Amino acid sequence: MAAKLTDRSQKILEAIIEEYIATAQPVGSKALTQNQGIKLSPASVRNVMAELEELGYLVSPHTSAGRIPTEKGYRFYVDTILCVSEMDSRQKDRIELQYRQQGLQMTDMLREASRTLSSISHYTGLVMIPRLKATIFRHIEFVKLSPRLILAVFVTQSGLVQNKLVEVDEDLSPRELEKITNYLNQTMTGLSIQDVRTLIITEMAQEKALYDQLMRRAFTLSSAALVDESNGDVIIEGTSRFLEQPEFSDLDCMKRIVQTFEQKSALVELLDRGLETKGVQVIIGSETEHTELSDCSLITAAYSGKRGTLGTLGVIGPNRMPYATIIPIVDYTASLISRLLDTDND
Amino acid sequence: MAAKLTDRSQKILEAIIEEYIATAQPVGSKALTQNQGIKLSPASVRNVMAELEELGYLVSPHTSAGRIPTEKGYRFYVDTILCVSEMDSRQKDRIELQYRQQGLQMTDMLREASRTLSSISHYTGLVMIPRLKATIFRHIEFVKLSPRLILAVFVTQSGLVQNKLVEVDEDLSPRELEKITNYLNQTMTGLSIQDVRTLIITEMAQEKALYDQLMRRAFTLSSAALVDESNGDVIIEGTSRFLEQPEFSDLDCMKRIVQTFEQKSALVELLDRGLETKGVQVIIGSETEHTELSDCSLITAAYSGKRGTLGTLGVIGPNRMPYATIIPIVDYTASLISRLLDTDND
DNA sequence: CTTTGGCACTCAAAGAGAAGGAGTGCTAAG
DNA sequence: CTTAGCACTCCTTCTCTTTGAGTGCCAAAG
Repeated sequence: MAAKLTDRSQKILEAIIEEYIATAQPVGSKALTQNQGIKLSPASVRNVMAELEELGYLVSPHTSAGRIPTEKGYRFYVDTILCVSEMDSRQKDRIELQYRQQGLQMTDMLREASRTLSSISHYTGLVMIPRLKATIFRHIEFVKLSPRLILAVFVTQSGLVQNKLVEVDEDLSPRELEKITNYLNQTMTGLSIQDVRTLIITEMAQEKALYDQLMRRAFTLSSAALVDESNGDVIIEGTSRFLEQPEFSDLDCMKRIVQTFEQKSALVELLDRGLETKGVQVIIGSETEHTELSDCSLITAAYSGKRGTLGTLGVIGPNRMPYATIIPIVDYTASLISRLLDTDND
Repeated sequence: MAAKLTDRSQKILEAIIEEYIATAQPVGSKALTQNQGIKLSPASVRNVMAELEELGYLVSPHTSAGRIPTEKGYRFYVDTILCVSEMDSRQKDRIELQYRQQGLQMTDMLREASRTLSSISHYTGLVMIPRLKATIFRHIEFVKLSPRLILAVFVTQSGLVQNKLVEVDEDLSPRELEKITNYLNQTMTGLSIQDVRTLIITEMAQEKALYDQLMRRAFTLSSAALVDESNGDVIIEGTSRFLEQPEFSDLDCMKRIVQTFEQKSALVELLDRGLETKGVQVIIGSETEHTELSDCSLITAAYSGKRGTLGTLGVIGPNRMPYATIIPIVDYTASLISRLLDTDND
């Protein structure tokens, strides 16, 4: 799979892919020599194209059509040909402007991010809500709603607020609740939820917990409050953008994609992949490993809060996407969100 | 606009509409005499059909096609012909089952309702989140996140939890915050948010408030916490159902509809209409007063909590919808949700 | 050895009839 | 009032042809 393409072959491959991205039409040898800066005759170009097809970077839908890129073609283009330009500052400002008027609630900001990604890229925007366990504990509060029902409100360092109703067996007095609250906040502030969970388990196992009723209750309550039910949620904005793409004019194929979006699980999985990676990640076609999404590509990047990665965001569209313009958009949005999550809520 | 149709005309109109709902094909005179229980010759049926077309209940796409119902036809069908059957208890059980395993969080329940509406009706489910001002105050709690930043957590009688970050000018001590919390909870529990708002305004105007600093702070905080930003939110599930409908096979028309869904504002407005009405409401085609939705119909019903109407839910689909089966589904779901909201969270 | 013009070939897309058929309106007879 | 008969309309479907973009290959030029 080595990149043993001559300089000329790369130039031509690049030109074909960019032409195809722009027009969605198979690219012929003649069109290439006219439009792009290629100073060869159609016949020479044809030779190279035949060679590129041999190598699996191009296919032709039928003999008398031009060539279109294969997934391998896109992959090669993204990996070795494409050089991502910096975004000009006007566009940066335009993105940044979207968030200025916003309030502070994190979820609203992430929704706005998804919407902005979609409207600027003209594709569908995706933002993964942070997993609870990846976040840092900041504060917990219990509100007694009725004798047996307690509302636990839990705030993460990055400003995510999570509510959970907890049913309890025993009627806790306000005084007890307050003690529990104080105790938990002292013990846990600054730990990651992951750490908090392990802490609860180890403490509960200790003998002390058996005798100190208050402590036992505190841990029971908090462990109930910190259960992560969300299991990954994704904010999807701009599904209708898919309807604009000529490659999805087939209603059946379109329907399968929209259904996959509605279930979200596939998208969660794909966005999860970007959690470990630094920088922008591109997933092309069958690399998604979901047959319904085998004609879709994702461009994702991770965003982070005060400590470590919180989640990923990105754009999904057809394989034929203008990677050169979208990659910087996703990249910049991720860093912008990270910055905003860092400075807010101190 | 009086219903001056003969019995026979009604029967035939009914048969045509039901046939068209089932097949999505223009209905001809011959098909009618064969399939449905109509004991007339095609020629007689034709006479009646011509008459119904004259009156505006039917149109024919072209001379050699059958007839399809107009909006007026559907309206007449829904208003005077259709008699809604009770749902059989098996189907009721099936719906009810969806909610049994659920937890208590209201928003989750409403999302489940939307999903269930969609999956049972095979169209798109809509549920409007209750407007804050329509709900009853139950409890408020303030959590100090940093010197100037306070998280207000506010719970309604029906179990809706709302968080809001409030920036304050002065550093409040935990003691002060507690006092404020206690004072507000004593004063406001049981009032509607509407009432709370007027209460705040009148109290703030009184002289007493000018001197009692604590009180002034309490009202400032709570009024900031109770601002209703949501401005109506709708849970939409099953957008992909639209892609199954033959009438929306035109991609352009489809795109406009999905875009309208994404903006939500039109749907909010349509669902709002059902707030005042008792029972199931049907909005057909251009009655939506949105050109993008002029080929869509809605079936909506209001649901209520402990005191009065909270919101509406329903189903949206093409004009050609099986009203007879969907109306009971929407009706039953609304009453079920109302029941669940009544019994939960006491 | 590479590049290029020429040329025959392929094949999807678009257009033009032509045939088929479902459904209608009208008329006249039951 | 109902119904059979009939001419008429016009959409749909099919086939056939034409068109043209694009290819592959070959031989000549650089």
